[in-house]
Amino acid sequence: MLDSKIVRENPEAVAEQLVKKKYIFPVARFNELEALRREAQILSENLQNERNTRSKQIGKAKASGEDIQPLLAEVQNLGDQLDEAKRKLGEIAADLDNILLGVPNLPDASVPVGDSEDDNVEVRRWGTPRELDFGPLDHVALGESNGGLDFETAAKITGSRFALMTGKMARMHRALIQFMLDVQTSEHGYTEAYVPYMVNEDSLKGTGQLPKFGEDLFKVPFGDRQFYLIPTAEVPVTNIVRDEIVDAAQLPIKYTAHTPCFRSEAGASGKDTRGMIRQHQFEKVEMVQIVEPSTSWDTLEAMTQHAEAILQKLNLPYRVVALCGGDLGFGAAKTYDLEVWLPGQDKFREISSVSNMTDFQARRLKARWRNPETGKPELLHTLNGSGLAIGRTLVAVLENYQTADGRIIVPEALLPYMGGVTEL
RNA sequence: GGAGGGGUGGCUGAGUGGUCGAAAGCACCGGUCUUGAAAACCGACGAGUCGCGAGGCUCCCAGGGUUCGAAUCCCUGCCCCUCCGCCA
Repeated sequence: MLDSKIVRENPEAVAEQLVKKKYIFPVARFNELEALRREAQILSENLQNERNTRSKQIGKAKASGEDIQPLLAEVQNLGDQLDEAKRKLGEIAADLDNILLGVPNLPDASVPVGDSEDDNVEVRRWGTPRELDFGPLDHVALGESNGGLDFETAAKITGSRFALMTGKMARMHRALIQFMLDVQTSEHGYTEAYVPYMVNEDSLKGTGQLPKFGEDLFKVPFGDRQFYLIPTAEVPVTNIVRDEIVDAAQLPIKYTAHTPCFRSEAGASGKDTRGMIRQHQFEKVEMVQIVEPSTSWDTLEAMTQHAEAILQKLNLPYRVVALCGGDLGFGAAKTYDLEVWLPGQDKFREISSVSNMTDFQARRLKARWRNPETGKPELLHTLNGSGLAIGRTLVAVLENYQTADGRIIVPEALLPYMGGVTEL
């Protein structure tokens, strides 16, 4: 959520910045509602003030043994007037809230202009794709010939967009998780977290998935309530600081967590239907940092490098791109994507996304720190990034480490986790 | 699943339906003292929001209700604790 004060003071400027993000902010509607709100709020608060004053008078009169009947008569209609004023204000406030909850974060000035992923800007490249003197297979074909990766059986068990892994394949999948967690905790200073895989509505509102993107989530009815399967560990981990005022000495807070992620992929029918690129259920090692605002931009760069470190250790060629405004997520002020080279597809594919959400989530979460300089609670900045997506990393390993005769060589960095297995 | 007890400021913890946004303690902050620190003492000290301002409004888990007036009474929900039962 944006700062309503800033929006109120200069709605045109806000609207202009949001153009970059392909979002049309309803300035006229907002101004109109804002004027109504102001009027209704002043009326309502004046009535409340009057009620409070009168009630105190009655209290005093009663204490000194006076007759309070005349006083009671005076306040007779006040209650109804107040109810009506509050009802009106509530309606207007709800409308305003609806608008504000649906407004995306403002993009940073450094975010490239553009409509789609085609307009993203490459920042740097690392590694050189291997020269494969044979026609490289994609991971689906490799999984089939090699065994261990089976989409058909998964479809029988559940449906499309699920995967079944067995044997060495499953082991390497697990090895990737362990490897990534170890790197992030022991080399980059993150604290490992185990979190719930189902969350409540408040948590999803806090990180911005609700109210706008409910159709992307799997819902789990529970009694007369509803839980949701997490679409990313960002949700439970970032919500650790919801409604908290953290001590300056505790910052930065750095968590990494491995979780499954569940996405309905509602808007993606027909996209990436082959293989493990886009699944309803996938594993991810996530990094989350909660920082004081002045450091969040440096943190974004550092976290991007924390994700890059994984690819470098696995010796997988990749590039870093800065997302353009049109491709930027709802809550992000700026995002770097890591795209890994996939020989089987002959292109770079997204494998990690690292974002600075600035105070956008913090405002929704009421996540604050006590600034020693002011002594006041102030909003934190939140960042998150994949470090990395496991399924897609497995795909990258399969395709980059394949041999002419269809074997997969286990990357050196994974050997300690493979229990003696050196190839698939 | 059954029976009880609770949810109050950063933390602990008082609170009779009426100057209670809330005692007290701790922590934090400022000061005195000190070469410096500690201790002691003094002072300040919840959050949000509206208003140009004076100042107002809201918040004692959440949502309803009773009342002129609710932290306090009633209902519902959520969460925590204790005991019993069941259980990976």
